[in-house]
Amino acid sequence: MKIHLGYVALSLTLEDTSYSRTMTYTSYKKKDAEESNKILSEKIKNNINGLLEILKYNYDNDIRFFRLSHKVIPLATLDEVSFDYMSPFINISKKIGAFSKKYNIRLDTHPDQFCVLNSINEDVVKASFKILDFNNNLFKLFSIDGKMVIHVGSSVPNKDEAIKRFKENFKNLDDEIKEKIILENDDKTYTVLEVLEICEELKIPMVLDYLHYKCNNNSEDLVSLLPRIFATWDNSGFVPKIHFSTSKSRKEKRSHSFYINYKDFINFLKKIAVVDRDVDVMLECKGKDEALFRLVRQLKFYTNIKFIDNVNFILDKESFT
DNA sequence: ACCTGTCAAGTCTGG
DNA sequence: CCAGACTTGACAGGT
Repeated sequence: MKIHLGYVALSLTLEDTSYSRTMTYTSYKKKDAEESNKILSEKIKNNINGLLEILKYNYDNDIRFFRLSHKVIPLATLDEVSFDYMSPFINISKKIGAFSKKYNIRLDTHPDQFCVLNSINEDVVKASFKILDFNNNLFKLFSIDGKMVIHVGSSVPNKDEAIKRFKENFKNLDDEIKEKIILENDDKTYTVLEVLEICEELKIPMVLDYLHYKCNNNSEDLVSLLPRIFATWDNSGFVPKIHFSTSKSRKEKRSHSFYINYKDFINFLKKIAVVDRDVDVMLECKGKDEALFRLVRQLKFYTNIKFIDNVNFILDKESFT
């Protein structure tokens, strides 16, 4: 089975090539709309060019899997700010899609905590629709074929009712958006099995988050659930995606550490190796690409894993002998 | 040049 | 019922 490694949002190596230079609403308000829009537009252009730089850097290092930060376009989902974030940027944005298509780079997004599709507050649900619409527009703008990861969300007043709300609201989304949503188990509320059952019913691919599984489970046996989790990706056109991270410390279990603990990672690989199937693994840690490269060095030193290139590898029977 | 509080937004817990 | 935690990178404003 082939494993591709990816990382999240920004490169520590290219520290000056940020593509998430933002503009706060507070500063937007301080000037008149015309001037603010001009500043905003400049930032967006710089961000899109910066994003292309990072994708090139990733490709140069054999990294073919990356999470886009939605901060590439600031203020896009705020009702108080209205501007066309698509057509002025189409020309430079097309390069993103052309590049990732040419080199087979997988790009995903992850709407943040404010996207709560099953909130009891109708305004929050409305805002969540807008956030999902924006993420869909990002894919369109860059002409890339990607997915957006979200969580089930709220558990008010109890999980049963909250899951019911999730399903109802999901059904009201545009088909185009439904096809792009993938669902992840979280670290406090919804466990692997609970998310899996929703995914199976609604035919949504499931993202397994390994650290969240360790923080939040009902003693579910992960290995026995893996075939079902991976099966949710059948017919999606993508290989299953997994999030992997390491706790910062025993006390701060849910916080991400700077580096990946390679022993944890090897244990995890042994678990997923049981299901012989290609997987893309996204590393979530503060060390970003630096942590990815360090993990690769450790895998090369401590295992017999066969690397296809600088970063990606084949997992088989001989990997750990 | 560097440091600290703030940022548009939600949910949950605990006092 | 409300304040604070959660969590995150970058801005904004002060020294």
